[in-house]
Amino acid sequence: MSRRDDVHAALREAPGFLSAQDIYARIRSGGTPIGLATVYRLLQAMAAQGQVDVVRSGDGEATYRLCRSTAHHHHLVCRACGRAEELDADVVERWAQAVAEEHGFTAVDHVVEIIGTCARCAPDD
Amino acid sequence: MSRRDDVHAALREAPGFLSAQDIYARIRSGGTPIGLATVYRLLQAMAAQGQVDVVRSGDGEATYRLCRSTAHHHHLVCRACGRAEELDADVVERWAQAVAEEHGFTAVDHVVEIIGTCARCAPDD
DNA sequence: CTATATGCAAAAAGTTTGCATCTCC
DNA sequence: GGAGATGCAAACTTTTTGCATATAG
Repeated sequence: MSRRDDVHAALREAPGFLSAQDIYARIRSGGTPIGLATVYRLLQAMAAQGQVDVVRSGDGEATYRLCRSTAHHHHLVCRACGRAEELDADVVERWAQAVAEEHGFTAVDHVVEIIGTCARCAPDD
Repeated sequence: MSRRDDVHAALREAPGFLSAQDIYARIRSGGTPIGLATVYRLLQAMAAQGQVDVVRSGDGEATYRLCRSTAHHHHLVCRACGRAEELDADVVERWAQAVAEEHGFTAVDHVVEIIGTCARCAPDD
Protein backbone atom coordinates (compact mmCIF):
# COMPACT_ATOMS: atom_id res chain seq x y z
CA MET A 1 0.00 0.00 0.00
CA SER A 2 1.29 3.40 -0.87
CA ARG A 3 1.78 6.22 1.56
CA ARG A 4 -0.66 8.14 -0.52
CA ASP A 5 -3.37 5.96 0.92
CA ASP A 6 -2.18 6.57 4.45
CA VAL A 7 -2.39 10.30 3.97
CA HIS A 8 -5.75 9.98 2.33
CA ALA A 9 -7.00 7.86 5.20
CA ALA A 10 -5.71 10.27 7.81
CA LEU A 11 -7.51 13.11 6.07
CA ARG A 12 -10.67 11.08 5.66
CA GLU A 13 -10.83 10.30 9.35
CA ALA A 14 -10.14 13.83 10.48
CA PRO A 15 -12.88 16.04 11.82
CA GLY A 16 -11.62 19.22 10.21
CA PHE A 17 -8.44 20.58 8.77
CA LEU A 18 -5.12 18.98 9.57
CA SER A 19 -1.68 20.41 9.23
CA ALA A 20 0.97 18.37 7.46
CA GLN A 21 2.59 17.76 10.81
CA ASP A 22 -0.70 16.54 12.26
CA ILE A 23 -1.08 14.09 9.43
CA TYR A 24 2.48 12.93 9.89
CA ALA A 25 1.89 12.39 13.61
CA ARG A 26 -1.38 10.59 13.06
CA ILE A 27 0.02 8.16 10.56
CA ARG A 28 3.01 7.39 12.73
CA SER A 29 0.75 6.94 15.73
CA GLY A 30 -1.00 4.32 13.68
CA GLY A 31 2.23 2.40 13.47
CA THR A 32 3.16 3.33 9.91
CA PRO A 33 6.73 4.68 9.69
CA ILE A 34 6.12 7.47 7.21
CA GLY A 35 8.50 10.40 6.75
CA LEU A 36 7.58 14.03 7.06
CA ALA A 37 8.95 14.76 3.62
CA THR A 38 6.70 12.15 2.11
CA VAL A 39 3.68 13.72 3.75
CA TYR A 40 4.56 17.10 2.32
CA ARG A 41 5.25 15.67 -1.10
CA LEU A 42 2.00 13.79 -1.16
CA LEU A 43 0.03 16.74 0.12
CA GLN A 44 1.48 18.94 -2.59
CA ALA A 45 0.61 16.43 -5.23
CA MET A 46 -2.90 15.99 -3.92
CA ALA A 47 -3.41 19.72 -3.74
CA ALA A 48 -2.17 20.12 -7.29
CA GLN A 49 -4.67 17.52 -8.42
CA GLY A 50 -7.44 19.27 -6.56
CA GLN A 51 -7.99 16.38 -4.21
CA VAL A 52 -7.48 18.49 -1.10
CA ASP A 53 -8.22 22.00 0.06
CA VAL A 54 -5.35 24.01 1.45
CA VAL A 55 -5.98 26.78 3.94
CA ARG A 56 -3.24 28.74 5.65
CA SER A 57 -3.84 29.03 9.35
CA GLY A 58 -3.24 32.30 11.09
CA ASP A 59 0.21 31.31 12.20
CA GLY A 60 1.53 30.46 8.79
CA GLU A 61 0.88 26.78 8.86
CA ALA A 62 -0.83 25.17 5.91
CA THR A 63 -3.75 22.93 6.78
CA TYR A 64 -5.35 20.39 4.51
CA ARG A 65 -8.67 18.72 4.06
CA LEU A 66 -10.12 16.31 1.59
CA CYS A 67 -12.38 17.92 -0.98
CA ARG A 68 -15.71 16.26 -0.97
CA SER A 69 -16.52 17.67 -4.34
CA THR A 70 -14.40 19.31 -6.93
CA ALA A 71 -16.95 22.08 -7.06
CA HIS A 72 -16.15 25.26 -5.26
CA HIS A 73 -17.36 25.41 -1.71
CA HIS A 74 -16.65 27.00 1.63
CA HIS A 75 -16.22 25.88 5.19
CA LEU A 76 -17.83 26.40 8.51
CA VAL A 77 -15.36 25.37 11.16
CA CYS A 78 -15.83 25.01 14.89
CA ARG A 79 -12.95 26.70 16.64
CA ALA A 80 -13.28 24.42 19.64
CA CYS A 81 -13.67 20.91 18.29
CA GLY A 82 -12.44 21.49 14.77
CA ARG A 83 -15.54 20.00 13.23
CA ALA A 84 -16.03 21.45 9.79
CA GLU A 85 -18.88 21.49 7.38
CA GLU A 86 -18.68 22.27 3.73
CA LEU A 87 -21.10 24.89 2.58
CA ASP A 88 -22.43 25.57 -0.80
CA ALA A 89 -22.43 29.31 -0.88
CA ASP A 90 -24.29 30.55 -3.83
CA VAL A 91 -24.83 33.96 -2.32
CA VAL A 92 -21.17 34.46 -1.70
CA GLU A 93 -20.18 33.22 -5.13
CA ARG A 94 -22.38 35.78 -6.73
CA TRP A 95 -21.39 38.53 -4.37
CA ALA A 96 -17.71 37.89 -4.91
CA GLN A 97 -18.16 37.80 -8.63
CA ALA A 98 -20.17 40.98 -8.66
CA VAL A 99 -17.88 42.95 -6.39
CA ALA A 100 -14.83 41.83 -8.29
CA GLU A 101 -16.31 42.82 -11.61
CA GLU A 102 -17.30 46.18 -10.26
CA HIS A 103 -13.65 46.77 -9.63
CA GLY A 104 -12.63 45.45 -13.02
CA PHE A 105 -11.24 42.20 -11.73
CA THR A 106 -11.44 38.98 -13.68
CA ALA A 107 -10.49 35.33 -13.15
CA VAL A 108 -11.90 35.71 -9.71
CA ASP A 109 -11.21 33.20 -7.04
CA HIS A 110 -11.96 33.49 -3.39
CA VAL A 111 -11.49 32.07 0.02
CA VAL A 112 -14.25 32.13 2.55
CA GLU A 113 -13.94 30.51 5.93
CA ILE A 114 -16.44 30.94 8.68
CA ILE A 115 -15.17 30.15 12.13
CA GLY A 116 -17.46 29.86 15.10
CA THR A 117 -18.27 27.84 18.15
CA CYS A 118 -20.66 25.00 17.45
CA ALA A 119 -23.64 24.31 19.66
CA ARG A 120 -21.88 21.38 21.26
CA CYS A 121 -18.90 23.50 22.26
CA ALA A 122 -20.71 26.70 23.20
CA PRO A 123 -19.83 27.79 26.76
CA ASP A 124 -23.36 28.78 27.71
CA ASP A 125 -25.15 25.89 26.17
CA MET B 1 11.98 59.53 15.31
CA SER B 2 10.96 56.02 16.17
CA ARG B 3 11.20 53.09 13.85
CA ARG B 4 7.46 52.79 14.19
CA ASP B 5 7.18 55.84 12.01
CA ASP B 6 9.49 54.35 9.41
CA VAL B 7 7.37 51.26 9.16
CA HIS B 8 4.24 53.31 9.04
CA ALA B 9 5.68 55.46 6.28
CA ALA B 10 6.77 52.45 4.26
CA LEU B 11 3.27 51.04 4.48
CA ARG B 12 1.68 54.34 3.66
CA GLU B 13 3.70 54.70 0.50
CA ALA B 14 3.14 51.16 -0.67
CA PRO B 15 0.69 50.38 -3.45
CA GLY B 16 -0.62 47.19 -1.88
CA PHE B 17 0.44 44.64 0.63
CA LEU B 18 4.04 44.35 1.68
CA SER B 19 5.75 41.49 3.40
CA ALA B 20 7.80 42.21 6.47
CA GLN B 21 10.90 41.61 4.42
CA ASP B 22 9.74 44.09 1.80
CA ILE B 23 9.23 46.71 4.46
CA TYR B 24 12.63 45.97 5.90
CA ALA B 25 14.24 46.33 2.50
CA ARG B 26 12.39 49.53 1.69
CA ILE B 27 13.36 51.24 4.89
CA ARG B 28 16.97 50.25 4.54
CA SER B 29 16.98 51.41 0.94
CA GLY B 30 15.90 54.74 2.28
CA GLY B 31 19.08 54.90 4.30
CA THR B 32 17.63 54.02 7.68
CA PRO B 33 19.52 51.16 9.36
CA ILE B 34 16.57 49.28 10.80
CA GLY B 35 16.74 45.63 11.85
CA LEU B 36 14.49 42.87 10.60
CA ALA B 37 13.51 41.96 14.12
CA THR B 38 12.33 45.47 14.76
CA VAL B 39 10.17 45.39 11.67
CA TYR B 40 8.53 42.17 12.82
CA ARG B 41 8.07 43.47 16.33
CA LEU B 42 6.51 46.69 15.13
CA LEU B 43 4.30 44.91 12.65
CA GLN B 44 3.04 42.59 15.35
CA ALA B 45 2.28 45.48 17.61
CA MET B 46 0.52 47.40 14.88
CA ALA B 47 -1.53 44.39 13.93
CA ALA B 48 -2.50 43.84 17.54
CA GLN B 49 -3.69 47.41 17.73
CA GLY B 50 -5.66 46.99 14.55
CA GLN B 51 -3.57 49.51 12.68
CA VAL B 52 -2.66 47.09 9.91
CA ASP B 53 -4.28 44.22 8.07
CA VAL B 54 -2.41 40.96 7.88
CA VAL B 55 -2.98 38.60 5.00
CA ARG B 56 -1.10 35.36 4.48
CA SER B 57 0.08 34.94 0.95
CA GLY B 58 -0.17 31.58 -0.71
CA ASP B 59 3.37 30.65 0.11
CA GLY B 60 3.10 31.23 3.81
CA GLU B 61 4.43 34.72 3.95
CA ALA B 62 2.51 37.31 5.92
CA THR B 63 1.81 40.57 4.15
CA TYR B 64 0.73 43.80 5.77
CA ARG B 65 -1.21 46.85 4.85
CA LEU B 66 -2.40 49.90 6.66
CA CYS B 67 -6.07 49.70 7.62
CA ARG B 68 -8.05 52.50 6.23
CA SER B 69 -10.81 51.84 8.70
CA THR B 70 -10.89 49.89 11.89
CA ALA B 71 -14.27 48.43 10.98
CA HIS B 72 -14.46 44.92 9.74
CA HIS B 73 -13.82 44.59 6.05
CA HIS B 74 -12.53 42.25 3.41
CA HIS B 75 -10.07 42.42 0.60
CA LEU B 76 -10.03 42.19 -3.12
CA VAL B 77 -6.50 41.42 -4.15
CA CYS B 78 -4.97 41.33 -7.60
CA ARG B 79 -2.96 38.17 -7.94
CA ALA B 80 -0.65 39.80 -10.44
CA CYS B 81 0.24 43.20 -9.08
CA GLY B 82 -0.79 42.72 -5.47
CA ARG B 83 -2.97 45.77 -5.49
CA ALA B 84 -5.67 45.38 -2.87
CA GLU B 85 -8.87 47.15 -2.14
CA GLU B 86 -10.79 47.10 1.05
CA LEU B 87 -14.39 46.06 0.72
CA ASP B 88 -17.25 46.60 3.00
CA ALA B 89 -19.11 43.35 2.77
CA ASP B 90 -22.45 43.69 4.33
CA VAL B 91 -23.92 40.86 2.29
CA VAL B 92 -21.25 38.48 3.38
CA GLU B 93 -21.47 39.51 7.01
CA ARG B 94 -25.12 38.67 7.05
CA TRP B 95 -24.74 35.51 5.03
CA ALA B 96 -22.00 34.23 7.31
CA GLN B 97 -24.04 35.01 10.37
CA ALA B 98 -27.13 33.33 8.98
CA VAL B 99 -25.40 30.21 7.75
CA ALA B 100 -23.53 29.81 10.98
CA GLU B 101 -26.67 30.12 13.02
CA GLU B 102 -28.45 27.61 10.87
CA HIS B 103 -25.80 25.14 11.89
CA GLY B 104 -25.99 26.12 15.52
CA PHE B 105 -22.74 28.02 15.53
CA THR B 106 -22.17 31.09 17.66
CA ALA B 107 -19.39 33.62 18.19
CA VAL B 108 -18.97 33.68 14.48
CA ASP B 109 -15.92 35.10 12.86
CA HIS B 110 -14.91 34.83 9.25
CA VAL B 111 -12.24 35.27 6.68
CA VAL B 112 -13.06 36.39 3.20
CA GLU B 113 -10.47 37.08 0.57
CA ILE B 114 -11.28 37.59 -3.06
CA ILE B 115 -8.42 37.10 -5.43
CA GLY B 116 -8.58 38.03 -9.07
CA THR B 117 -6.72 39.66 -11.88
CA CYS B 118 -7.31 43.35 -12.10
CA ALA B 119 -8.10 45.07 -15.36
CA ARG B 120 -4.58 46.40 -15.61
CA CYS B 121 -3.06 42.95 -15.31
CA ALA B 122 -5.58 40.98 -17.34
CA PRO B 123 -3.84 39.06 -20.15
CA ASP B 124 -6.46 39.77 -22.79
CA ASP B 125 -7.04 43.36 -21.95
C1' DC C 1 19.84 54.62 36.94
C1' DT C 2 15.77 52.21 35.18
C1' DA C 3 12.74 51.26 31.42
C1' DT C 4 12.01 51.03 26.72
C1' DA C 5 13.57 50.66 21.96
C1' DT C 6 16.66 48.67 18.75
C1' DG C 7 20.05 45.74 16.33
C1' DC C 8 22.49 41.57 15.59
C1' DA C 9 22.76 36.94 15.60
C1' DA C 10 21.09 32.63 17.00
C1' DA C 11 17.02 29.80 17.48
C1' DA C 12 12.45 28.08 16.07
C1' DA C 13 8.93 26.47 13.13
C1' DG C 14 7.38 24.94 8.83
C1' DT C 15 8.56 23.31 4.40
C1' DT C 16 11.55 21.71 0.63
C1' DT C 17 15.37 19.30 -1.36
C1' DG C 18 19.35 16.00 -1.97
C1' DC C 19 20.59 11.65 -1.87
C1' DA C 20 20.67 6.76 -0.86
C1' DT C 21 17.69 2.83 -0.55
C1' DC C 22 14.01 -0.13 -1.59
C1' DT C 23 10.38 -1.98 -4.45
C1' DC C 24 8.11 -3.12 -8.55
C1' DC C 25 8.38 -3.91 -13.40
C1' DG D 1 18.84 -2.89 -14.31
C1' DG D 2 15.81 1.32 -14.33
C1' DA D 3 11.88 4.23 -12.72
C1' DG D 4 9.37 5.84 -9.19
C1' DA D 5 8.42 5.93 -4.09
C1' DT D 6 10.17 6.72 0.41
C1' DG D 7 12.97 8.05 4.54
C1' DC D 8 16.45 10.68 6.72
C1' DA D 9 18.90 14.60 7.32
C1' DA D 10 20.42 18.85 5.71
C1' DA D 11 19.05 23.18 3.62
C1' DC D 12 15.86 27.09 3.25
C1' DT D 13 12.53 30.58 4.37
C1' DT D 14 10.02 33.16 7.39
C1' DT D 15 9.42 34.66 11.99
C1' DT D 16 10.70 34.94 16.95
C1' DT D 17 13.80 35.40 20.84
C1' DG D 18 17.99 36.38 23.64
C1' DC D 19 21.02 39.47 24.79
C1' DA D 20 23.77 43.65 24.76
C1' DT D 21 23.83 48.48 23.59
C1' DA D 22 21.74 52.91 23.10
C1' DT D 23 18.44 56.34 24.27
C1' DA D 24 14.95 58.72 27.12
C1' DG D 25 13.33 60.38 31.30
